[in-house]
Formats: sequence, C-alpha cells, structure tokens
Amino acid sequence: MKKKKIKIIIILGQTATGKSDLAARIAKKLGGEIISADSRQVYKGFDIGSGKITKKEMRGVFHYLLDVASPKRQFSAAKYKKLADNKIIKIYKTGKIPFIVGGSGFYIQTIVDGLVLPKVEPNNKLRKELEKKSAKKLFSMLKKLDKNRAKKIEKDNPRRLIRAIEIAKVLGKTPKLKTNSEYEALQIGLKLPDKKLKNNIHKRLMSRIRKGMISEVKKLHAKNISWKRLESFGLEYRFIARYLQGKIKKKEMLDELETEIWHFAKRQMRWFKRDARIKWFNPNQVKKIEIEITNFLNNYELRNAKI
RNA sequence: GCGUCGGUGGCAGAGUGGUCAAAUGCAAUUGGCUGUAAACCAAUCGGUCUUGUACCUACGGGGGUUCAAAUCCCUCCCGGCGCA
Repeated sequence: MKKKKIKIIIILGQTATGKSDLAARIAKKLGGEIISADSRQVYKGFDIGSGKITKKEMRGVFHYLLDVASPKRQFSAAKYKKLADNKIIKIYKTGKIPFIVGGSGFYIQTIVDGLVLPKVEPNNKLRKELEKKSAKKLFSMLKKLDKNRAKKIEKDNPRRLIRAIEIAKVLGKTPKLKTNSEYEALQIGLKLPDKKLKNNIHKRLMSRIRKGMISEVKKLHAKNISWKRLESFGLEYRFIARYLQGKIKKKEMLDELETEIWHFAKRQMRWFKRDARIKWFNPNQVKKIEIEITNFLNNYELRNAKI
C-alpha cells in the first residue's frame, strides 16, 4: 500500500543566476505555482535587499512564502518546512504543480529529504546565558549531557553547541536525524560560469542601490528593528546597516558587500554540490529544462497545463 | 641638490642580529552544518619532495660585516616629507 508521492519541482542555484525569472516563466507555462525557498524573502519589508520578486515579475503566477514573517521575530528552517508542506498540499489539491524556488539550501533540504528536526523550541533565556560561555566550555557541557552528539558536533561552533545543549536539556539526547520525504522531487540547478556570475552580482548590486536599497534599510530601522538585528541578517542588510551607522564608508560598504555576496554564492554551491540528485543547467537552456520537467511529470499532472 | 623617514608575501601592516618562510587583518582556495543557514564554524595559504626540528628560493638591487642578517655597514634604484 505504497502511497503515491506528490511530485514537486525544485529550482535552485546560487544568487544572481536568474532562478526567479526562469521559474515564473516555466511555472506559468506548465501550470505551476511557486513556493519561495529563501530565508530572507520570508520577511516583511525585506524587498530590494533580498531580491524579492515584484508583482510584475511574477507573470501572474502565484508565489507563496514571501512576507510571511516579521523581521523582529526569529524565523527558522523548521517553521519554513511546516509552511511549505502546507502550501505544497494546497497547490497539489488545486491541480497545479508545486515549484519550490530559491537558494537557501538547508530550507530546500528540509522539503526534499523531509528532515525531521528535533521539536525543541528555542529557549532564549538559556541561549543568552550560554552565549557568555566559551566554545570550550560549551563543548564540555554538551559532552556531559549528550556524549554521542558531542562526538559529531563542530566543537568550535558556539551556535551549534548551544542548540545541541538546548535539545539535550529537553530530550536528554539528540534524536537520530530522520528523513521522511513525502514528495518525489526533481531538482533543477541553475549554474553560471564564475566570471559571468561575478558580473551579475556586481550589476545587480548597483541596480539595487539605484532602486533605493539603502533607504529600505533606513526604513526598517525606523520601524524599530535594531542595527544589531539588521546586521544579523547578513549581506546587504548587514553592510548597509553598518554604513548607516557610520561604521564604514559607502565605498567600503559596496566593495566589501560585493565580495561578501561572492563568498555567499560559493558557500551555496558547496552546499548544493553534495547533492548528486541535482540536475544542472545553464539558465538559458529553458527548452531543455522544460523537457526535463515534463518528462519527470510524465504528463500525468499536466492536465491543467496549457502547452 | 641637501636633510630625513621609508621600501617586507596578492594587498594592508608587524618584526629591527639566531626561536622567521616571516605576527595580524584582508583577499584567495577547500570544507563543515540535526529549528538563527544571506546566519554560524573550520582548514590551507612561497616552491619541491622521501611531508621533515627536510631542502631550495625569499623581506627594493648589488656588495660587505658575522658562526648567523628582513634586522648592522656601504652603495645604487624608487617613494613620502622638510629645506633649498
């Protein structure tokens, strides 16, 4: 009694490879709806800086999981998974094809592999206390609480150590990582040569500045989001916040941000590389990608598509 | 022209006789990730190989002192500043 799994299409890739545009086009053509997989676009008010797709760019295709969280609150991969699962079912029930589109590898993995993360809510009081301690100390604490977890964890990474301790305090020990995928996923990766990607990153940064990215950050701060909080989001929000505080000059901000975005793009690629199931294409191979997708869907779910 | 300070690895910048292939930061490269993932953490980073308390080449060029020089001396080249 094997239950038939829902088919989903994943479109992923580094920043500035043109995922959103390509996904909107193909989804429109094949009768799909899009669920964003972007850890920053979930936040309200994070528009230009996060590269959020505009109404016009959506081409009439429904987009989910944009603007679903307040930047004042902590979002997480677990929350993402819950929301995305709901949307996938919803889309499926209306006879459309769910497309997951984005560059947040961990978020995507929670869906593709059905990661079952330990159900332990963040404990801010505990975290604050633990943050004062050195990694060494945290590690020895964890060793006492959960020996097995301590064996595998990065012992220099306070953030991981704190979460592990948090879990151990509630559950006693970290459960074995479970994967329980409810979907059959096709993962399409978009890839550009480094030189081209670097160029895209530069051009896009300049155009975002022109579109008012700096005043976007100013506005967010005016709405009581602290500089510290803004910096914690990384990249554009981090560097522009630093600039607005007068910590760095504009030129430094732009230069450092650009290399930082490049670093990020490489980190994304290193993450994706580990997953051999991803099928890579150049973003201009639209036809090929479409064929890949229609083959995968086997025309079964395409009853609503207008091809 | 005289005086003076300086020229160090891709860049910035320590070091001022041995423990220096040279601190540190940046960049570069590689990697990790069990509810912050654009976050967070790590490794490598002159060359060679038999991977070592190994060898070679290196702190502007050349020469010298010394058992030993990035470090001291002479000289040349280049730059900043001051005086002419």
